[in-house]
Amino acid sequence: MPKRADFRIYEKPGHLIRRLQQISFALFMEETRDFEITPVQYSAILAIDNHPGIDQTALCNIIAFDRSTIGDVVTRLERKKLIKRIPGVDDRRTKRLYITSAGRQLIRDIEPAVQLTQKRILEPLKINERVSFVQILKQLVHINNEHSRAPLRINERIRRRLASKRSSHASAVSEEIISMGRGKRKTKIKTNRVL
Amino acid sequence: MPKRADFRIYEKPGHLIRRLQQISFALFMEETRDFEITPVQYSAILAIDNHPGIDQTALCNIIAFDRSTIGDVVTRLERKKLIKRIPGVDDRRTKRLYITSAGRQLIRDIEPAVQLTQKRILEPLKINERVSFVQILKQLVHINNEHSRAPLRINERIRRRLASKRSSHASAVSEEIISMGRGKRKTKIKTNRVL
DNA sequence: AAGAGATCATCTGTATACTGATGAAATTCA
DNA sequence: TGAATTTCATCAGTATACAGATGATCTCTT
Repeated sequence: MPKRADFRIYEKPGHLIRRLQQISFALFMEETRDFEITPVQYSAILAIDNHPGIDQTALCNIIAFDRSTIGDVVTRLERKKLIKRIPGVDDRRTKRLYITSAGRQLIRDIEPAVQLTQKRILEPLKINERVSFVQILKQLVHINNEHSRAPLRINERIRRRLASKRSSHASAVSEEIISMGRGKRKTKIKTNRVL
Repeated sequence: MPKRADFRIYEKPGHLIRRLQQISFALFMEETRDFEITPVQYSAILAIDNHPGIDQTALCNIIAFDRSTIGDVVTRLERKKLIKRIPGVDDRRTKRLYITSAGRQLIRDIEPAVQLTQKRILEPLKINERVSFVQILKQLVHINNEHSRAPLRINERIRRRLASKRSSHASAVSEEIISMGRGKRKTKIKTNRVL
């Protein structure tokens, strides 16, 4: 059996967080098996539904993805006909993302399974523990935000060219479109270090 | 800026856990930069140090790794001369893992950085919150254990052949050697489902 | 002892991530 | 306006993960 020394690992937040992520992923995949979609793909399509015409980088900023990974993710969603990718007209570097009706259908159909997944993750806890655990998670993620390569960025820098120029997709593009830079990040990662 | 609908994602434990894992990984990599090692590699080498002569599957069971990934991990550790991999004599299917003196040195040297990493992860929390957060993590991971593909297995089934047969590495092989099957798992994953 | 079944390491294929780099295009600034 | 800088999507390389399969080997049952 494992030595007592092993238990030192079992107490480390880093190790526990890695395992919880594995469990959370497995539960999601199990509950949503019929839909053949991953947690990351699900987050992405939800955000695309909320922000029609969003570009890939802005999408990354909203759901805290890595820019060099998102390309593959949206390619898979596109292959499954859940989204469309259309080259930007006003900014020809971008690809704008739109949900399809199949995508909307999936979001509707998968909802109960997603709810159940979230419930199952927290199931071992007492009711009041569930609430405070999620609160603490939010706090940790919020304050440590800048520490990952793919921090959440909601610095609402609404694209100005949309306010002035006319987009050929204007009718389809809601006012929700956002585009945010990667922020200043002059100081690299060391920023929030206080201890 | 993100729509209100986005906040629904930001509240979901699954999403928060994924982000916390990214943050935790980034902090580890930052603090231990000089050692060129990943969290997973670190866990592995620690366990190998605690269990000289352990085989790869048993190692997976101790640190909750996936069996089809561990091969690459130990290959990397071996390439860095931190461990040795020796074909099992009593069981010729296995590869037994031993730490090297360079590996032991690394474990000693890296310790302060690892401690600091764990501290930094929890830094945003108040002292009492840190304790209860880790407690809750342990509880979640423990009870949901079977739900991931790589559950922790500490079913101490000490290899019997070691008790009877003589291993040519007997002197190097401590009594700590463990080997555990993947358990019954007749019922697949659905087991602990209660809700 | 022999056949059935289990286990070990590994493999193929897929999916996330992170590092660091690049070309094309847009923005900023002198 | 034109040059410097930034940003977008992407790429190459590396590292975890998971699903499902395989060959070699071991154990169990009879």
